[in-house]
Amino acid sequence: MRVVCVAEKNSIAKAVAGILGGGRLARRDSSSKYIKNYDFTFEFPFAGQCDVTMTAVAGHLSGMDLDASHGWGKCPIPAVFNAPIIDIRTKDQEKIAQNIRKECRNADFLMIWTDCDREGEYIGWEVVQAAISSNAGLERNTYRAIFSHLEPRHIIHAAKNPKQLDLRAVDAVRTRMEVDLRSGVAFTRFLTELLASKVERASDPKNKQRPVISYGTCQFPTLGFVVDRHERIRRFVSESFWFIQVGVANGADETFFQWERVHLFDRLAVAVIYESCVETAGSIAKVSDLKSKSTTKYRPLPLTTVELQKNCSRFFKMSAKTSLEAAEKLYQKGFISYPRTETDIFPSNMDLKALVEQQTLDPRWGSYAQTLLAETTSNRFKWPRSGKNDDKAHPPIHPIITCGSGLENDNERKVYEYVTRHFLACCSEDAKGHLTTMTIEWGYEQFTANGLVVLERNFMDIYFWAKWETTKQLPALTVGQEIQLSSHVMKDGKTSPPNQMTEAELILLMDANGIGTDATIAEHIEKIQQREYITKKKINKQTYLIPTILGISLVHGFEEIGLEDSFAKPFLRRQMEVDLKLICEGEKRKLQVIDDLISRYQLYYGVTSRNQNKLVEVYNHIRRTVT
DNA sequence: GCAAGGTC
Repeated sequence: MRVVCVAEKNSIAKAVAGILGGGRLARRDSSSKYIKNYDFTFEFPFAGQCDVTMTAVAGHLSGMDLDASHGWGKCPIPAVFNAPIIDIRTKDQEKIAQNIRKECRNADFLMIWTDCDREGEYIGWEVVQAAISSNAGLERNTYRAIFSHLEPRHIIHAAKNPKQLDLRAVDAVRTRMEVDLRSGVAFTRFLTELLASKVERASDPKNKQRPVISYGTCQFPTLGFVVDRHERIRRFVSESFWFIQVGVANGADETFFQWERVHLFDRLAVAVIYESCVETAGSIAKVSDLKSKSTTKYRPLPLTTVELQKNCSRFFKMSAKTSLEAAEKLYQKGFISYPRTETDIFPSNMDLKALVEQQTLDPRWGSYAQTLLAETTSNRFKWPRSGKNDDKAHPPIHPIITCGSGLENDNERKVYEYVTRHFLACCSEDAKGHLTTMTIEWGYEQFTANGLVVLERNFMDIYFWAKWETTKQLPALTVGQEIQLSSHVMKDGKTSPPNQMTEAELILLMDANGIGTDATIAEHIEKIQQREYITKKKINKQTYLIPTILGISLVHGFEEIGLEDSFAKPFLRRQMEVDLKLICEGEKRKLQVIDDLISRYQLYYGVTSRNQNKLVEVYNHIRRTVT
């Protein structure tokens, strides 16, 4: 019997073949340069001892488009909402499909080994379609391996206990694809026809070439976040506040105590309170409470893609796209694990100590890794904390092998260093400290001061971006003791506007609102820059994302015609995610959801086209008022 | 010339 196994990418095919083949496998080239075929033998429960070929695809095996008669300019735009849809392949995808057809021609069974997530299920279905086009019998002889990591016993168990593809997940992905395509194409054509000839290129006003003004279910909410922040800053009105601050002599120094009420926006009220304190207590206060407790600063959670992008942006000022590209290169060279993951829990049977061992020779952190393993100090190897996310496809990002000083590319070196330090920090002890809080009463008001002593730095020795430092010591006083204040004043201040949006914040917002995925968040940010909806601006070493006139106008334009919530906010995309989950759970049907969402977009299209003058007016207005 | 999602 002959079995063909297909993974989502070559690296998984190679690893799984290595495990199932027990080291005895032959490697053949395929018609695609990305894909190898691995031959070995394995005993499957459904077919006994078999000749096996393990191969892979490289992500999706096809894409979607409208049929040729509905190209740009060939049909009225609203026809896009119900035009026939065709599956298309790029040249690379065609080569990969060709390999699948060829390998499956004389196969008795097909086993799908794509990632166990929603897109993986769909890719598995695409593989089945390609396979049955050359061997129809496989339709009834297809299995699906369920696995979530590459530990050998787990993989063998998956091979011995095959299941079936989850067709509901396939339906859910098909739904997303169709809704994204129809809404994206329709509104992109509409906005481009309406505005492209009227907008001035932010980057180059002399450039008269018509830009594309695109709409996408992820692009617009992403833009919405940036514009929203910009508007909050623009509309911000500073408010004055007043507060009371008291000080106590502490050796040659003075310790200031924070008012329990922090601050109030009523000057007279603060003045009255202040005067009453002076009247009742003069400059004498009393220690009313003294609390002392051990405290911990937690080591980081296992590393996900979103966290990697956020922190590379913070620590190295690297864009999300750049850090993901560098991580991708490091992965291809075998230095780090797969870089696109949502998982922040290490599988319990992974040999993490062996990975720490790998790092003991590195001049930068080798001695730290040795200390962890030696277990002679309090900072010994400790199994990482577990987060709450598991994508069932990939483990958290971690270093695989040490790269010494062998990385010439600056970004790759930084990302490798970050991944490794983060990993070692995950396997370390939390930092330990001691926190003392002193409360003093002056008049009828309470004031507090904190004193922190960091006792053990532990993971912070390797993860030096974490800030947690010993503060000045509190004055030596006991509860009930009366003290002479060294100062008491009423002060004022002003509330300050929020900062402009950083890329790290935008990534956080997108992730929290389900806009894009670990693999695509960076692309969406990149896309709205390329469309000139936002631009990067450097202010004092920090890079901020600022919306352009066009970006602001698009958001306000849809606001003006009452469609803000559907277009520039994350709600609609999130609603679709909810519906996709319901499809996966069998609670809703694909056709019903598509119909529902497409009807809504048709409705919005009607509103938008009836109010198109308003979109233009908003653009012209904002352009006049800003420049 | 249009989307978002995989992966290289």
